[in-house]
Amino acid sequence: MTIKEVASKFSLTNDTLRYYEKVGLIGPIKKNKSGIRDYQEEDLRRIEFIKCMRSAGIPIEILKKYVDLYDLGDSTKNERQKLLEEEKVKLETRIKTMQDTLDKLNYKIELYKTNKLDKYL
Amino acid sequence: MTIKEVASKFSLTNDTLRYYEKVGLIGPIKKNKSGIRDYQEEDLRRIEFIKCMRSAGIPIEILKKYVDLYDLGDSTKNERQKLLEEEKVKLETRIKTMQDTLDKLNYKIELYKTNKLDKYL
DNA sequence: TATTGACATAAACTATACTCTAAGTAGTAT
DNA sequence: ATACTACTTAGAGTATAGTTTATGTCAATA
Repeated sequence: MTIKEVASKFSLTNDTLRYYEKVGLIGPIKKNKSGIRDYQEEDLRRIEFIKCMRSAGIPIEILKKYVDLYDLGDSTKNERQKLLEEEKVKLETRIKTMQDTLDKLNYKIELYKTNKLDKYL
Repeated sequence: MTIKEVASKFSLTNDTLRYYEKVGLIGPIKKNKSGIRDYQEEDLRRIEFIKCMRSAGIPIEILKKYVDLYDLGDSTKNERQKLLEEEKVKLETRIKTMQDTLDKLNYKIELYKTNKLDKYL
């Protein structure tokens, strides 16, 4: 699978895919004799995971740590699990924060709708 | 109220407060004869709002647009309401994305817990 | 053969949101 | 009077995550 096809499949850009490879999140991707990338099934699974995690704002640095542990093999399973559990907690916290903001936003919108605004921003 | 007190009250830094003022999100803050900032009630309300929205990731540029509209007076009420409603939708979308990621994270953690991982990242 | 288009690389650039530094002043403590 | 601390400013620097640019190669088409 070419970089273009992969980029299209995951709604990423070619640049982002090469960037992810450069920082070691994926790959190194297999290349043909002309030096053109040929993404394998395994690569696609990684990219899907990375994309999902990134879309929730999990930093590249953390994901890098995770894939590095993965590549070290079975002995790192506990450490990987711990990492995921930590990110889970952080993510829950962020979701709660955003939900609170959403609630305030809804309240404010209600005030606008009912014309009850006075001297508040 | 001094910048230090305000920063402490909202868990921001002095630098961030001055930065928000520089980009026009708040202020201009009243200053005493020595040029020291003295935050007023109205300023605090704005800062609380800004802090809340920022904590949910709403960009400064959008917030700036909102406070600018606010400062233009009542004639901008509809526009402000529309802006808030748009941000509400974006925020809901982001929360959903993050919730999906959280679900996947939980699923993955389950796999770790039950030792059912095989060749997946 | 000449050109075109997609790919490649390294490195510079951008966007967003701060954060820090340098240099200076005002008010207080010794 | 001197030192110390907290504040001030303008402007430079940092962090994160890409994105763009310059330059080059290769395969296929005109």
